[in-house]
Amino acid sequence: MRPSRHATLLEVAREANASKTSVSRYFGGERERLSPSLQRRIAQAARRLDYRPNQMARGLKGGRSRLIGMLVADIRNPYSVAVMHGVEQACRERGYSLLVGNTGNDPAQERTHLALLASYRVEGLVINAAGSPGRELQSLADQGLPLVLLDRWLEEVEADVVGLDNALAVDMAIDHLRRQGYRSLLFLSEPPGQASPRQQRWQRFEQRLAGEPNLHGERRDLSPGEPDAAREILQDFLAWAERPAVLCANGNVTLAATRALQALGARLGEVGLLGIDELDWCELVPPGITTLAQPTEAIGRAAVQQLLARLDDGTPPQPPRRTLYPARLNARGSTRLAAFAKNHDNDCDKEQR
Amino acid sequence: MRPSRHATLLEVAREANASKTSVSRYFGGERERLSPSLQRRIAQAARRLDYRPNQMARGLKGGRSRLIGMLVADIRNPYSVAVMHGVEQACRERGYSLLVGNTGNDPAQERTHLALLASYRVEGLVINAAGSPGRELQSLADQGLPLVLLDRWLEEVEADVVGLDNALAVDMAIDHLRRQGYRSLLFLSEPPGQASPRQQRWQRFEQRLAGEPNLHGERRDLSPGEPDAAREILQDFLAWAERPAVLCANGNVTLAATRALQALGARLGEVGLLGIDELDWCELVPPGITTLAQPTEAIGRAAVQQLLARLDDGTPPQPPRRTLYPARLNARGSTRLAAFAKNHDNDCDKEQR
DNA sequence: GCCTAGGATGGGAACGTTCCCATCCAGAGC
DNA sequence: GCTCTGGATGGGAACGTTCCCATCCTAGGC
Repeated sequence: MRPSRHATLLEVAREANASKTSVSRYFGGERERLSPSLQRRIAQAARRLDYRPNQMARGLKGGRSRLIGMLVADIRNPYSVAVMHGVEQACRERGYSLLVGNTGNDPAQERTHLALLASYRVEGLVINAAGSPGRELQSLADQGLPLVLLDRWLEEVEADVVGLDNALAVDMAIDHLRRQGYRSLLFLSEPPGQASPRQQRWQRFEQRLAGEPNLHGERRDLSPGEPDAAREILQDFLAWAERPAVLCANGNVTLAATRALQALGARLGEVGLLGIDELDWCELVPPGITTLAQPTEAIGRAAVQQLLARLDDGTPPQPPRRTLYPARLNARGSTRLAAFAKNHDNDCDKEQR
Repeated sequence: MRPSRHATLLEVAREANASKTSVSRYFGGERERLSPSLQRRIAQAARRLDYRPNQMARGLKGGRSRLIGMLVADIRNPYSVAVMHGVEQACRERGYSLLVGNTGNDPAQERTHLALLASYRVEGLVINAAGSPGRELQSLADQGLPLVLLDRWLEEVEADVVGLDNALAVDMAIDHLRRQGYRSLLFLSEPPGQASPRQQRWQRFEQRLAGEPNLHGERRDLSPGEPDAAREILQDFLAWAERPAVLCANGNVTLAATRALQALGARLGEVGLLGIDELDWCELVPPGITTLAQPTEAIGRAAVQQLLARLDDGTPPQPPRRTLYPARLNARGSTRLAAFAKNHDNDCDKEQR
């Protein structure tokens, strides 16, 4: 019996000697309108038949699918997962379920998934997009579907944005590094492409350095295809830099940079290392890697809240809002230049491995 | 205009001067049955109206929701995410979407989510459960819903299981550690509770050690509530153990153990450390942490495949199947006792095969 | 020419809900 | 006694599809 037989509203009604309207009311949250005896009969009948309301049918009639869609650029990215966790929780609390699509940073799949999510009539969409499916998004937005862009934003789409205050984060990073005594800063990033946070972080970095005469700054991109790129870049950098520190634009870069610095035998702290995005292992790699943590949970929740606010809103559509959160600095050994202050002259040789 | 206006099949039909049946055929994959001119008219009309078929309505009539549900015990666990990635991919390839529920290891939420997923008439369920919602699951299974249990299995539920070959994994771990010269083994685990893999791993450990007279073995549990537990346990262990190695039952434990060993100032390798589950940072913490990696991607895909196989199957229900994958050993510095050989000059070479 | 086969097309009844409107009834107000 | 009010209940029309059956038409066989 493959076609899983489910009891229907009507069957429950018959079993309970009631009308389908009453049963519908019972399960639709209007229980109190029913007399106690009717309620009891329905409850019993429903239990006997193991009845569960069919959300598909509900969604069809009422137009409320109770579904929130989420598009994730890379589901294996801890940042995305952390935010997703917040989104999922917020959804559940509000009685929504989460339909996720992972796009693997592929614009084509982004489009496919978008269409798919739309076809389930999700009531709102949380988007962490890689490419720029701007046309598709705008079309959805025009149809009245609330959208929230996570982290990355697209100029051409009118939608709310929730994410990190990137300018502030970069400020915090630079201030911290300067205060610790570093003077040459390497901003290491993945190619900015369309991703607005990368651009913003880099822009702010450039801007800030222009105003800091006693700081040296440079930026280099890490192409995903070349595993050795990081090592070469860092080797170059360390060759000329004085009191050098590396600022990693995101978690992936932090990973690559850490690997590369280890391969080069550099000592963390002597070479500063500060990563944007907190990761499990950052406090594990001795002497601990300094990070700027994003409040991922809050970001996820905020996204859903934003969505539902628009959903409830009867008033004419508000202009798009940007909700930016500050990062939190986790200062660790990798930016403690002071530990190496005096013995800067001779190469210590108590190497490891 | 909050009630997002979507074009319907009927409107497209009118616009294209066709019948709804034809439009339905066009989008339902029976395009070739239509004359070229009709096809063209429908295509144009659909584009003009920006029409997208409503999956809810489809699901209602045909009974095919094209939805797969997944229950995740802890979405922040890298293992779960990795598997989920495989599941998501496989789903997409087969034209399904993924509805996820994160239960946060809470049995109550497990039940809630299960009901929720069922109410969307998912066509199959991939379950990575924390508690034992056995009754609920069996009831779903009885209704003909294909289930696949991931990793953890419940004796009382008749369902397919996909996961790691835990016995083999423990064998590999023990063999590796013995061959590297370790003699005292600490099996560090979270409390097994209902989770079958923890039980299995532990059982196999016990069983194997009974047959290895020259290996010492012990097991200790890490209660989640006590952050210092790991340090104390390891301190005790190191106090008496000779050529000690720690076998961590999962990623969480590996993290805790690594932290604790660092806090104790132990040198990895001299104290062996082998973790089940591969994590990003395992090769980063010097000198690299040896792990047994699970083929998470394959596990996820296998789960979906199993599901769909049952879905297509017209034949009478097959008995539950178990699909177990072998782990892959990533040998790294944390189990290279030889690097510290001088400390044990006289009896280090008693390696037996 | 007539009959028929079979491809293209369309009409209408589900599918399981919700929700607008009845309908029914008891008691209050006159 | 009669209307009126309002709470409890039920009937039936949607919602946007799919799918079973018609119906229409063209061309081939006789």
